[in-house]
Amino acid sequence: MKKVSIKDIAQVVGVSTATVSLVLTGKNKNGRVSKEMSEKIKNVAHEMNYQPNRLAMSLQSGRSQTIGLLVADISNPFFGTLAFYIQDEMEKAGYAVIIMNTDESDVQMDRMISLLKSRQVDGFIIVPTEFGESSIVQLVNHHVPLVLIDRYYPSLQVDSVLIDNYQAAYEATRYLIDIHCKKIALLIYDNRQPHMFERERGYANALKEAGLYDEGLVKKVRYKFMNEDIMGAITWLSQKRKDMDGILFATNTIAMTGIKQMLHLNFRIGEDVSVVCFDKSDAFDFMPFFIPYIHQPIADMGRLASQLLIKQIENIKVDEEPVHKLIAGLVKG
Amino acid sequence: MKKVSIKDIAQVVGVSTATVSLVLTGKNKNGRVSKEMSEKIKNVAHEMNYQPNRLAMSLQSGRSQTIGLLVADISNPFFGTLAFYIQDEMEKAGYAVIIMNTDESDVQMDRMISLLKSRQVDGFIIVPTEFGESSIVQLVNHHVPLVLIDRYYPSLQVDSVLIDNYQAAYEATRYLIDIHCKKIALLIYDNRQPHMFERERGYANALKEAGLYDEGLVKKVRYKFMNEDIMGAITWLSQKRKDMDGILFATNTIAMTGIKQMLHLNFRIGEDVSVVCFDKSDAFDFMPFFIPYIHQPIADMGRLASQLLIKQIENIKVDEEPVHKLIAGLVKG
DNA sequence: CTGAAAGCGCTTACAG
DNA sequence: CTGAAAGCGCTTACAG
Repeated sequence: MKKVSIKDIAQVVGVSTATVSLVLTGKNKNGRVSKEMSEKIKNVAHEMNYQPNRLAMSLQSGRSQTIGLLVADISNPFFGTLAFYIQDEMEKAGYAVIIMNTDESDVQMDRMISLLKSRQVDGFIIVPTEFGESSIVQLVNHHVPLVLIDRYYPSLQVDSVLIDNYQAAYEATRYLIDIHCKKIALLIYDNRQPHMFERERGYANALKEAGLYDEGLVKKVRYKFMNEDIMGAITWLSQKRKDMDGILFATNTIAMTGIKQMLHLNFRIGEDVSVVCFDKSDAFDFMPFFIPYIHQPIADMGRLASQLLIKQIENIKVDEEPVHKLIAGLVKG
Repeated sequence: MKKVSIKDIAQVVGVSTATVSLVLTGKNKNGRVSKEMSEKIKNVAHEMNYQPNRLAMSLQSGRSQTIGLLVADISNPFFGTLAFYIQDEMEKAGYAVIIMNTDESDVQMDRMISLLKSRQVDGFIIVPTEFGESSIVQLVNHHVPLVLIDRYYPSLQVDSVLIDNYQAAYEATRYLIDIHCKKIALLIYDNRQPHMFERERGYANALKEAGLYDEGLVKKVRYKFMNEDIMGAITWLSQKRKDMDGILFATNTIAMTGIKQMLHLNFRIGEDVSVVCFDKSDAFDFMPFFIPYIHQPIADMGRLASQLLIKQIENIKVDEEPVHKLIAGLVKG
C-alpha cells in the first residue's frame, strides 16, 4: 500500500508532474491544459486514490496551514471551550491547530514556542503566562503572526482578545453595593498580570466611589497554594472581619474553593454574605442559592482571535487598535 | 529576518550542507567530521540562531512526528483531561498533537481522518463515534497506527483503551442493592455503542442475580434531545413508578440533568431515592448529600493510549490482547 | 497546450 | 575526513 504521488499519476497518464500538479490544484485557468487531458488526470488521480501530501506542499509554499495554541491547561473547561471555538474557526479556514499546555510556566511557554516554530506554524494564539513577556516580545520583533487571548501586555502593540476586566469587576462590585453590602472583600491571585490587576482596580474604584474601600478586605492567594490560601483567607475573614457582608471572587476557581469553605464555616450565602464571581460553573445549578457571575463570551473571544490571526497570516492590514476588549455582562439570575 | 537554513551555515563555514547536517543531527559517529570543524559548525549554527525546519525533515523521513487526536468535544472536561495527558505523554516522545472535534458525527470523523492523513500524521488516537466503524476499518486495513480510546468495536483487532464498563456498572448497581434498594432505575443513552451496552448489561446482570430486574425501570434518552428526554424520564418515573428507590446514571452528563430534575421534583436524594453515576463532577462538592460515582482513571487511559500508539508507530511488536480494560472503582464517599 | 528544470530545506548513500 | 548528487513530494517560473 505505497502512497501514491503526483509522479505516479504522471507516469500512468504519460504526462509531466507539472501538468498533473496544475490540474489537481485547479490552477488550470485560461485553458493551459486541454479539457480531455484534464479530465483524464482527474480520473486517474481518483482511481488511484491520490491524497496530496500537504507536508510537501507546505515545504514548497512556506505555509504549514497550522497554528499553535498555547493555553494554561486544556483540562480546564474555560480553556477547553476556548480551544473548541478556535479549532472550529481555524478549521473552516483550512488550518489545523496544535495545542500545548504551558501550565502557567513561562519556561514551558518559551520552550513550546520554539518547538512550534521549528514545526513552521503560521502563527500563534497564546494565553500568556505571568513572566513570559520577553518570549512574546521576541515573536513580535520577528513579525510572527500572533494573537494573545484572555490576557495581554499593555505595553505591547499586539492583537489581544480579552474581556474588559476593569469594567466587569466594577460592575460586579457595583452590584454588591447596590444590594446594600458595606464591607466587600476581594479574593484574587497575587500575581501581577494585567487582567488580574484590572479586576482589582475595578473592584477598588467602585468601592472608592461609594466611599466603602477598605484595604484590609483584599486577600491575595498564591496560584501554587491556592487551596490552602483560599481556605485560610475565608477563615481569617470570618474571624477577624465579622463585619464582612460581601465577597467578589476574582476567578471561578477561587470561587469554587472559597464557597466550599464558606459552606463549611456555615455562612449563609446570599443572607449573611452575598457573593459574586467570574464565570459560571455547572456546580451553581445545584446550589440552593443563586450565584451572580460575570459571563465571559468565550465563543466570541475564540472566534475573534482566530479571525485576527488569519488576517495577520494573510497579510490583511488592519489599522485598528490591537487590544480588543469584549464586554462581559453580569448575570444576576 | 530571513530564516537561516543549513545551506546558509554551509556557506558561512565554507563546507557542504551534508557536513553541516551530519554534525547538527549528531550523526557524526566514528569521527566522520573532525573535532574542530564540528565545533565550528555548531558555533556558527548557534550564532546564526539556526532552527531546523522540521517540515523538511519530515518530508525526507516520512515521519511528521505529529499525531491526530479525535475527541467528541474538547470543551467537555472528560475529553479535555484526556487530551491533557495524551498531549503530555506524546510531547515527551517528541510528537505534537493536532486535536479535532467530531461532535459525535461519523461524517465529521471520516472527514477529519482524511484531513489528518493528508497532513501525514504518524498515527491517530480516536474516540470513535457511533456509526464510524467503517472509517476505522479503513485505517486498520491500511495499517495506519491507531488507538481507540474510551470506546471500542469488539469485532476489530485494534488497540483500545477504556474502562471495564460492565464491571463498573455491575459494581455500581451492586452497591445500590447492598444498601437495600429494591427498584433500581437506569438512565442511559439509546445508542448501540458497546461501552453503553456493557453498562446496561452490568446493571441488568447485577439485578438479575439478585432477582430484582425490572425492564420497566430502564429509560433510554437520545443524545440530541438529552435534556428533554432526561427530564421526561425522571418525571415519568416519579409519577408511574413511585416504588423506585434507586437510580444508576450511565454517564455524568445524564446525571447532572437528572439530579437537577430530581431536586426540582423535590426528591430527597439519598433518602427517598439513592443514586450512583459515572465520573465525578465539581458540582458534587456543593451538594448537601454525597453522590457515589465510578471513578475513571483518565490519566492512566491517556498515557496508556499514547504509549500504545508510539509502539505501533515505532513498530514495536506486541502480542498482547489489543483491548485494554482498566478498572474503574466506585467511590462511596 | 505541455514539458524540463529548479527549488523548498533537509538527509542519505556513495565516492574519493 | 569531506563533498557532489540524488531524492522526499510538491509548485512555479520559463521555454517551446
